[in-house]
Amino acid sequence: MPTHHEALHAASGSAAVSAAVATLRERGERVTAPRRSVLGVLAAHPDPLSADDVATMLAGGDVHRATVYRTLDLLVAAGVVAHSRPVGGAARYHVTVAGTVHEHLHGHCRECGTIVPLPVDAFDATTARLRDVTGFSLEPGQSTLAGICRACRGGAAGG
Amino acid sequence: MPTHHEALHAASGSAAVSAAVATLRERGERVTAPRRSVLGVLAAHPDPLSADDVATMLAGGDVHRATVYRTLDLLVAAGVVAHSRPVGGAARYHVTVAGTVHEHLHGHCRECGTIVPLPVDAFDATTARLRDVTGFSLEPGQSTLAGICRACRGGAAGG
DNA sequence: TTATGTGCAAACTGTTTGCGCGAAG
DNA sequence: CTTCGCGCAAACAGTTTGCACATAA
Repeated sequence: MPTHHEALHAASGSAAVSAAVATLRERGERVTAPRRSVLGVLAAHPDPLSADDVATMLAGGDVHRATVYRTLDLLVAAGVVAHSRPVGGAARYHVTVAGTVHEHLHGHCRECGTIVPLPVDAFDATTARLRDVTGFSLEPGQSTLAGICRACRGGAAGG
Repeated sequence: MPTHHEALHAASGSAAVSAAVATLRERGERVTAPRRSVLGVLAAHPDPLSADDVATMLAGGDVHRATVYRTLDLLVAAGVVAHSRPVGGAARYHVTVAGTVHEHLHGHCRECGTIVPLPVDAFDATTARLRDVTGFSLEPGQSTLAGICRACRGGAAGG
């Protein structure tokens, strides 16, 4: 549970936040202090955070939990934030603004909960095939990719 | 919300239930009336059911909700039932016993919530590649595969 | 008989909502 | 000035848990 208030402060002016803010304005959404704060927290952390994580990091009287949820929802709708749903817990959010280098997916280990970075292009063929065969347009970035990480598979033969 | 108590009763003796029961015995788990009932309900319905759906169908004084959750958990652990987590709702369960009809995955439409049957083999290449490159063993059956169904895409070009 | 599952009700986590004030545009 | 977001607290859905009793093996 990192508490980089300083790193957060520095990141608040990051390119990712600026880009996200610009997107909000384009959509006619208001740019408020809480929204900037949430964006700042997300931009300052590489790994996906839960709404509670964000709320806790801003717990210094800054932003109320309900507002964090509302804001996160808004940011997802605006397309500047993506969310995934781990099997046993709360939804996790992370910035997805163009310009950020986060072009990877997140595999969730069913056993230890670790998040494994996955290459996006690995799903290209599958997505295309599914769309062709079933008409369903799979969005790996919006999916919860569950499985077992290398460490948890140990040396045992995986399924 | 179907209430096929009769169909359920008939399905309770299905091959899927028998196979599941056998698996439970092999694992040293007790085979109780509630477990048979839950299994029967799942076996009688092709589409994934939520724990609440199951509990409601057995609400005639049969099985308590808490027991449904515990049982569902046990069945998943035993490997005879799989579960998926729709983005905005409760977990859904369905039998996966070998011998049951052809195995398929479930695509969740982000817009209308429809569940689209997806061919399992479409993920084979992706799963193999991911395991090779990242060590992460993807389990499509345990993942929530989000996307947009054909109807919701309309005729428009998807991403 | 003995270990384990069950019903019950309440706790629990994660998330949403109605309200009135305050702030963005 | 007007519209919309915010903090607040309570509601809310889904799921889990401790206990005493019933029951499968």
